[in-house]
Amino acid sequence: MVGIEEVAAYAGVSTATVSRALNDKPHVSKLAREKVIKAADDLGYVPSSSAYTLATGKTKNVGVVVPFVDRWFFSVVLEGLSETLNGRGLDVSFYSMKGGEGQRNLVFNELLLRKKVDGVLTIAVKLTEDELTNLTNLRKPIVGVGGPITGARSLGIDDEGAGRLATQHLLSLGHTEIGIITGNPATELEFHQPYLRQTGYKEALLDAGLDVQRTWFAEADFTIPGAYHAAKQILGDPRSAPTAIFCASDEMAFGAIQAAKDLGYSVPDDISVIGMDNHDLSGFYNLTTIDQKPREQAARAANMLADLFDQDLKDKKLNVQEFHEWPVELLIRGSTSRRR
Amino acid sequence: MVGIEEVAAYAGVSTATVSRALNDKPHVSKLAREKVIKAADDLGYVPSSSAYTLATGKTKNVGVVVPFVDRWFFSVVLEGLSETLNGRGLDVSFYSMKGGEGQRNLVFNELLLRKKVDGVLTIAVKLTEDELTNLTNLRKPIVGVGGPITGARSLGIDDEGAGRLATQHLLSLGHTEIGIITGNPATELEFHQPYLRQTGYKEALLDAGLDVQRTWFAEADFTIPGAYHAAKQILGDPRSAPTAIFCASDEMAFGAIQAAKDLGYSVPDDISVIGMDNHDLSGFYNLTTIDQKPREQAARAANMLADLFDQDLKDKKLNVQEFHEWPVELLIRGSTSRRR
DNA sequence: AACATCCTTGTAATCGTTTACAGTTGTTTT
DNA sequence: AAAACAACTGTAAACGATTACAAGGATGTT
Repeated sequence: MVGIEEVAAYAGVSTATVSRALNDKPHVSKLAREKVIKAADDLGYVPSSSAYTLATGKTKNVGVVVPFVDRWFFSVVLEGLSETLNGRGLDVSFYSMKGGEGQRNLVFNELLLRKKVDGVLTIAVKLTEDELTNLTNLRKPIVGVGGPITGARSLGIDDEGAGRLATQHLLSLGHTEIGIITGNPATELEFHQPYLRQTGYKEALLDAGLDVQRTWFAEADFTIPGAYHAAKQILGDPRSAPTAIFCASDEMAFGAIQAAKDLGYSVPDDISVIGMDNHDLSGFYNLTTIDQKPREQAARAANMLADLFDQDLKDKKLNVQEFHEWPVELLIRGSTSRRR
Repeated sequence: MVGIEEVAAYAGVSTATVSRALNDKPHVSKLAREKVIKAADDLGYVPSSSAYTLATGKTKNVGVVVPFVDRWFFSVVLEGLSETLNGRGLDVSFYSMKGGEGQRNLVFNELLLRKKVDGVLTIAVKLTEDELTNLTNLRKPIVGVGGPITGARSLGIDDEGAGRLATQHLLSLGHTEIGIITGNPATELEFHQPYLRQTGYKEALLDAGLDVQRTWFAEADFTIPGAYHAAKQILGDPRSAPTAIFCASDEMAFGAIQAAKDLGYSVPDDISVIGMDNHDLSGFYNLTTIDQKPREQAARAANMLADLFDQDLKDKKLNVQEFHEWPVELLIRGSTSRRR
């Protein structure tokens, strides 16, 4: 296996010059630089990243932590992070916590601490205090996407505001009996999205002088089937069925639309449905929704973290709490209409 | 930052003993081992993986290459790989080729060659000859999931057989006019699944003495909307509509079912639909399908690769072509029934 | 021509582990 | 009691880069 010594010998210079030439450092003559590049090329030299890391302390790796990846939002964000990071010369170490508490401990208390990453990006994960201090002690910057993180930089939308906006859209169409299908705050992720979106919904109703009815509440698990059953429950009783439903995710909205149709309702003529996410399929299903632009959020978060690497944080505090609110966009399609 | 020297000093032994004790190597007395473990614990020692890698040549990292991750099969396999690998003490470096040819080159000609991984797992990617030899020259074993790889170990189902099985199921129910919706062989992935599944379909029809009609062929892009339009095309003309459709993926089957319903057909009374994958949602949609157990495939592939690391491959050939066929299971649900 | 300055280059220490080898200690055999 | 052997332990040489420091060479100034 050819190392820096071989390149140096082949080019007729020292290893120091090789290193400088190959890393675009100054203090190398044009001639030497060319000789080195040719030598490296001829010999098919590939630097050893572990030696680089040992010498510099930088891994050029970032850990990306995901609760799971088989849901639209997460996979899109993961892809966005990966693309941006690769573009900036960084590799992605992928950690899923699908396995539950045990897996989570493994990831945070072992894998991430093994000095293999320069920093950590989390998607919709709320860090415990221990997890945060452990990483901070190792001088690893953290950036979160998908909601605020106490004690670190993060990025996300205003979930409460988004819930309010969705509800206000329905109100503006004349609906007064509005149901909501949201996640289960107890089990769902480790964030407060379900709760916050629901809070926004309630606020909008109260602001409009409406009473919040218990029967129009349903908790699902952010899946199509979950929302399908929840929607049937809400819409099934003709005496109390609302005329509009706000679903805390597009996938749940798909389930709700299906349920409405199966009950003989027409969407949007009888029932208006608004979702949240702008899922790849929501155009196809003609779903009114709120776009939170996960690809852009991911790019921004990745760049934020990469920028931290470039800065000199020697004396500054490493992980400061700092939430960057991402603007959302209401996307009116055909699943909502004026109340008949 | 505390290193092995500090631990050695604290425990009153040499660094060699610390290393041996912490890595469960023999030739360490019980007493010494205990002292070292306590010292490491007291000091919060975390070994430097780059130093480990430099000394041993092992990274304990595997690169996982995916064409994209926002499709069910890929995300499930990724999760399965990650879980198994983490369980065996290996980290996952994630590389997506979503960005197209440029990104692919970046991944295969730069990122993967940087000596950051001990081996590579690919999901439904067909390697070029160059990509394979480059990796083999660096002594990186490769295992592929989702179809055969020329020149390396791989794992997957018999796509042709699966296509035949699906079609035979429809034939056995008395259907003789059977359509197919498959991927576009030219653009779709870099595998032959669409082509192979279609071949199996044709064989089954010919074996049954039936003629293959051009009108019952449609190519979609493995998405719900794509299959929806394709199915409308096939089913739209009442003079020539088939009574059953085989879709090369469950997601396409969902689209086809939707199209059938929108055209006023009932599934399965008027039209039988069979898919392929056993998608998380196919139970909900009551879809007859073929399960290829991606989680299990992933676990097997990950273990195959990890086993290679444990073996001594010094003189043996590193990447040998070796396809492990994974059995499929026909899952009869409610979307297929006897021809009326 | 002597000197200062700047640019280029090389030498060698450094990063933090693993492990070959040699040395020490203690136990068993003769 | 000496010899042979086993089990443990330590010393120091890798691994392959980066980079502080020293040194050399070319150029310009006086």
